[in-house]
Amino acid sequence: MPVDDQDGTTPGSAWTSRALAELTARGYRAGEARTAVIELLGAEGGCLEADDVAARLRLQDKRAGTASVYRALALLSELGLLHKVALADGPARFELVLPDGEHHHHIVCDGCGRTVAFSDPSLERAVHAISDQTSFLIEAHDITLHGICEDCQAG
Amino acid sequence: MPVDDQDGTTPGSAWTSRALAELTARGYRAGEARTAVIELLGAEGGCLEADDVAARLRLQDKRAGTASVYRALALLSELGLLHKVALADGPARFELVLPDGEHHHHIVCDGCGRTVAFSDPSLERAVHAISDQTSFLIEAHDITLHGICEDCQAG
DNA sequence: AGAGTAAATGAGAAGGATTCTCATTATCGT
DNA sequence: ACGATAATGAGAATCCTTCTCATTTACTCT
Repeated sequence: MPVDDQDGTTPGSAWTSRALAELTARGYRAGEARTAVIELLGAEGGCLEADDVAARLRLQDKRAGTASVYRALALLSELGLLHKVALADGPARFELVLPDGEHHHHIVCDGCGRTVAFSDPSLERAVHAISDQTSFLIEAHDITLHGICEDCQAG
Repeated sequence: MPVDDQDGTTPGSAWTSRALAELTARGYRAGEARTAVIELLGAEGGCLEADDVAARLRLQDKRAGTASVYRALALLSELGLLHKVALADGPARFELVLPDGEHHHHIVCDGCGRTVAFSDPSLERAVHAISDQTSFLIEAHDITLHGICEDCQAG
């Protein structure tokens, strides 16, 4: 089991606790499907499609209807606990939103569809500078780079 | 009729000519539906959904089957004449790719769904800096900011 | 100009992802 | 424990997009 900090918890398990607490605080109930989704996401660390979530829960014999999975993901996104990432093709994926604000973006290979994450402070600074210039109240940003990965360049 | 430069053409009509020429040069035929899509996009200046394109062609009595519209849009994107923009919700939209490389990104209001365009040189610089650091051959990037527009902040 | 060939088209079916409906079940405050 | 009501899940429905395939069309070569 991966250990990432001093008290033996992973960022994911911390996220799970925080998400459950947040829902309770807001008056939502800890239903079986919703709780299962939250625990799974914390354990997996995010970057899952709705279908992945449903499939993995089925493997654990935690039946959770498709609708409930989608509902849970939508609610968590709405509350700012998840970030929905919609790439040009295929289903949306969901990333954990961590309290330290750490987040990343994606580079997608248009050849094979492989996705890798990256983060870049100067890119973040540029985005924040724009936030200050617009009349919109900017709350989030999606950045996806498209290109050809090393393997596809070779082949 | 809007006039944007010295010879009385719009960027859109220039795009139309370029697109038609490019297709011919690559051995594609100027079929009726494809040509109609290209002319419409040039006239409208982009930022259309597949369905918008189909609907507007219908208004002009230029029948073009749904499949042909999608095929035309996909081909133009593949050839680098259009840029497909997939936002988190709803259908993809298509922007003209202009030869001077000018392009913009979008801010979406999560309240009302309204979208506005912006462009920012320092953001572009940051993206290009990343391109130099990765093993991917970066060919494009999508950037979407999410926030609340002035109207929705007030209401 | 006319014929031949392969590309382009369009109607409709199919597909995939997501949302909706609504009867049933489970949660939480009292 | 009880009751109000939120959450659930099966399946239908919806939306966007792609596929299939018979027909039409555009371009090339005489």
